[in-house]
Amino acid sequence: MAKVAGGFKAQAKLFQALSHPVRLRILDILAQQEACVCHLTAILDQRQPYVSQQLATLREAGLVTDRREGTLIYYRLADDHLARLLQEGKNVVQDLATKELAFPAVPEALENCPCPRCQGAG
Amino acid sequence: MAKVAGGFKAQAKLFQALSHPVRLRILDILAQQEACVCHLTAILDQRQPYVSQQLATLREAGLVTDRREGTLIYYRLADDHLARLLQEGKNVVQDLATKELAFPAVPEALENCPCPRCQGAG
DNA sequence: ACAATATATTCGGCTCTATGAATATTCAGA
DNA sequence: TCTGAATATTCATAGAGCCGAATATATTGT
Repeated sequence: MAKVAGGFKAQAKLFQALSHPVRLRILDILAQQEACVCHLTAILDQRQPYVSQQLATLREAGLVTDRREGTLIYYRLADDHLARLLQEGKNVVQDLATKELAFPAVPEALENCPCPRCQGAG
Repeated sequence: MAKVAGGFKAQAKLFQALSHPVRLRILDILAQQEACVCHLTAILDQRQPYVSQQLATLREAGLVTDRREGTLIYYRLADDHLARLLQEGKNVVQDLATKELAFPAVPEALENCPCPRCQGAG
């Protein structure tokens, strides 16, 4: 008794991986552009190991994939539906909120990020 | 340092409320039809206090609203976007899974549910 | 007022998650 | 091979969530 169908368990794990503000911010950035760890670290203004921890969680959940280029590692969303899911999440949250909520835009280039995109070496 | 915008925190709380298989099953049922606690208890084959606990979590997250009719209490989804969010969740999960996942249909009437819909008293 | 039914809440232990700190790995260049 | 830079992992602890058990509340009928 009290069995729960596999689909709901998988869905629960998905939402579990999404139930963290920093991870959501990371996915929000990746929904707009592929980004390396140093880039994410700079945008989020967090310690690098902390960002890597959150990326590991997302990777293990299958939500992001990574690609190495020299010493940099670029992350991107693993699934096309994911961006739509995140957008619907924003919609629901805005519906339920009484006041307008902030979802800051992704900055173009960052001084404190060493990747070529930010340092204009490409 | 390390500030996180309010929108992402709210979104994280939303996904947190969704990160549980039983709660997802409840919402899946409510996405198709309003249902009383006894009905949900019968479908889920769980103890009633347990179901009420999960409903309380959903209520506090603002995802469901309730309506009393005599001694029965009917629950429904609080937001229209929510059903779409759940559907996108299913899509993502199916994408990521290697095998087909099960999302059981909602039964019509239940013998072991005392509500008028199941006992045909309406 | 009492009993019965439907639903909600509280409490406690156990497990899981979050995150700071420290350390390890991988790669490029000299 | 050594060094430095970028990234990943491990560990420990505090805090949050899960859920069984017991109990409380609300409504209806007698």
